[in-house]
Amino acid sequence: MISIKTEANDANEIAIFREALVSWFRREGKTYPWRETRDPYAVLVSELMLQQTRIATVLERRYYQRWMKAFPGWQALAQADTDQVLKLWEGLGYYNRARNLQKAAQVVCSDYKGTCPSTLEEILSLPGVGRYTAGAVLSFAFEKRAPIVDGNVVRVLARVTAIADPVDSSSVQRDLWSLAELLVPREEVREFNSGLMELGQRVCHRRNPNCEICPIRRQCRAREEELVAEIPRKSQKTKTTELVEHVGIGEKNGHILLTCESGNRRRGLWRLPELDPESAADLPEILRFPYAITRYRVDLRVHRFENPLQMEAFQKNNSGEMGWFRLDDQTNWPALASPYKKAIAKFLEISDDLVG
DNA sequence: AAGACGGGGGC
DNA sequence: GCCCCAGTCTT
Repeated sequence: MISIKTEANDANEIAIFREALVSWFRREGKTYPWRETRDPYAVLVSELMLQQTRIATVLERRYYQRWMKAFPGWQALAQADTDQVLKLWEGLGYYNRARNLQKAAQVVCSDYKGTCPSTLEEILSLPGVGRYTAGAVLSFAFEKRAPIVDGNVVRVLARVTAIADPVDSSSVQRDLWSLAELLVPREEVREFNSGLMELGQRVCHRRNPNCEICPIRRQCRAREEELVAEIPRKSQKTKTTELVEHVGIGEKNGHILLTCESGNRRRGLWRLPELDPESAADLPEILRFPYAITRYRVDLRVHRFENPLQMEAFQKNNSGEMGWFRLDDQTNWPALASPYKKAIAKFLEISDDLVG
C-alpha cells in the first residue's frame, strides 16, 4: 500500500506502483498529437489548451491542430496579431490562457533567444505556467524527473491513499504534490506522468470508477476500505448568482453592430451590444436562452433593433470599441464569446424563416 | 485561503 | 441542475 505520508512508504511498494502504472500505459495509453512530439513549444501549447478543458474538446474541434498550423513555433506566435490569437482560441474559454501563451512566446524569444528554458524555475516564471504545467513541460518535453498533479492525479492519489480530508485544502494539496514527487521515477517519466493522468481520466472516474480493470487496484486503500465513492471529498463550492442580460441585435446595410469586451472577463472578445433594462424594454425580445459563466447563471435576452437609427443611437450613447460586420460573411469576424455567437446564429435562422 | 476566470459534456 | 475538466493568477 501507498501512504500519504511520504516517509512511511517503502521502496518496494513504490517500485510495484511505478511498474504497474507504466506497463498499463504502454499497453493501453492513447496517442494524442501532443504525445507524438517532444517540442517544448508544442507541449506548452497543448498544456495551456488542456487546462480545465477536456481532451475531447481540444481534439474534436481541432484547436491544437489549427493552432500549430497557424503558429508553428515561438517566433510565429510571438509576432502574431493578438486578435488572430484570440480568434483561434474562440470557444475554448479562459481567454487569458491564450494571451499568456503569446506572452510566454515573447519571453522565450526575447529572454531565451527562441529556445525554451529547461529549468523548473525558469519555466515556472513564464506567464500562465504554474506548477502543473511546468512539471508537464519538464517531464514530457525534457524528460526530466518532475511530478505533476492535475484533477485526475488528485483523484487517483486521494483514493490510493484513502485521504478523507477535502482535497482542495492547502495541506492536502501539499501532501499530494509530495507524494507525486516521491512516486515519479527517474526513467520513464513521460509514461509515468501520462499514465497517472490517463488512469484518472479513463478508469478512476469521479463516479463509477472501473476498479476491476485498474492496474493499481491492489495498492488502493479506498478500494480496500470500500471508500471509493466517498473519495475524493471537496469543501463547499461557491454559490451561483442569477443574472439577466439584455443585448441588441439588428441589421444595417447587411451589417451587424458588435462591441469589444474591455473588462477582465472575456477581454478582447467581441459581443452583441449590451442594453440597460430601460432601453431593452423599448425593443421587442426575439430570443432568450440561459448560459453559465464562472459563478453566474445568466438569462440572456436578445432584443431586436427595429431600425438603423436605434443602433446609431446606441453607438452615440456608448463608449468603447465597436464595429460593423458583414452578416453574410463571418470569415473575417473577430473572436466572439460563445453565447453571442450562438445568439447570432439563431437570429440568422429566424431571419431566414421570415424571408423564406 | 478564497475568488475570478469559459464553456461544454456527462450523468 | 450540478459537477468538473491535463489550473493559474489575483486579492
